[in-house]
Amino acid sequence: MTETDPLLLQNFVPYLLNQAAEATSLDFQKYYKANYGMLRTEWRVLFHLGRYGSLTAKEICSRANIHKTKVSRAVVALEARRFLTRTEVAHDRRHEMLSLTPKGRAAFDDLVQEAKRYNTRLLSAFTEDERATVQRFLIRMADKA
Amino acid sequence: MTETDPLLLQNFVPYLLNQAAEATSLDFQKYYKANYGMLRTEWRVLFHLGRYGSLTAKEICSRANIHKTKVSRAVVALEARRFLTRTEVAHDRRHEMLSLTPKGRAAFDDLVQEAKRYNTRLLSAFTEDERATVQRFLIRMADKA
DNA sequence: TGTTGATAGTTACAAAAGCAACCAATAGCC
DNA sequence: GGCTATTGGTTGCTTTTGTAACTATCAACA
Repeated sequence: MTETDPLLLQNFVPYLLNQAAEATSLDFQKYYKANYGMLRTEWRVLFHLGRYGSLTAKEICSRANIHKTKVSRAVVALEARRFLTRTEVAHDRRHEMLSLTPKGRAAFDDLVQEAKRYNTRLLSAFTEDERATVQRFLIRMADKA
Repeated sequence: MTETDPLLLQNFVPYLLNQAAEATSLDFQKYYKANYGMLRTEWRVLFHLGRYGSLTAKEICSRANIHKTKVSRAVVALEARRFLTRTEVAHDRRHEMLSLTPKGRAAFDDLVQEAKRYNTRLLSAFTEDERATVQRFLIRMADKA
């Protein structure tokens, strides 16, 4: 991945990232779409609640880097299908605590298992060192592009 | 990036790829959007024509992994703004050869310069070895997720 | 030829994302 | 207290994407 001419798509980082992201996301999406009828944002919201406990919508926004309208709609959808519940916060009625229902928890547990399997498969051809390099790279790209 | 529990988002490849792809794409998009009013698909189509010469829409689809409806719409938009022209192919009137106009070529040249600068910046903190690892990784993810 | 099947590309409609305006509740400050 | 600004979240509208059906052209083989 040198910077010498001419620019090939194979060397252009945003392009490579997009191709890779799209391919893997679509692949994994098949699973949660088929089994839980979830959209990508919904799976992400579910994941955050499952992994980090009860959160407000705002906290999910900042942690997951998702716009509040997308989170709002995902929450509506997840609530409608009984994956999560909202509870008002006494001292500030603008907030709502979001938490998984048992059904949501079960879905989360299952999806995490599948995610791990999938992840392992994706990484199987790389050494621990290479994985570390890749992870560092991706985190840096995401951070400040 | 080990596979041991619990699954953290920092370890989940599709998530990392998405964050990185979105951040870098949006960043670069600012440039071609501001300067040429182009959408991402339009920039990609323009790039292919600039880099590989005249192509049919079909060829762009398969090379770039973009659905034909997206390409079709991008071509309409690029043609309307005089970045490319279509010419019928004599022996098979189903095809149309797409080629850049001088204006399209100029935009391509400029965008490639910018893309190179941007790419170089993205890669600046990594050694040649690390870049090779990352590239291999991304190509594999894109290929067979 | 003529019927059937594939291929290049477009169009029409539905799903999803992006953006801005909008409520309602709270905080800060006079 | 009362005015203004801020914050959490929702709604409505526009843009973009995804999907499927459609047109037109060509190929193949009876």
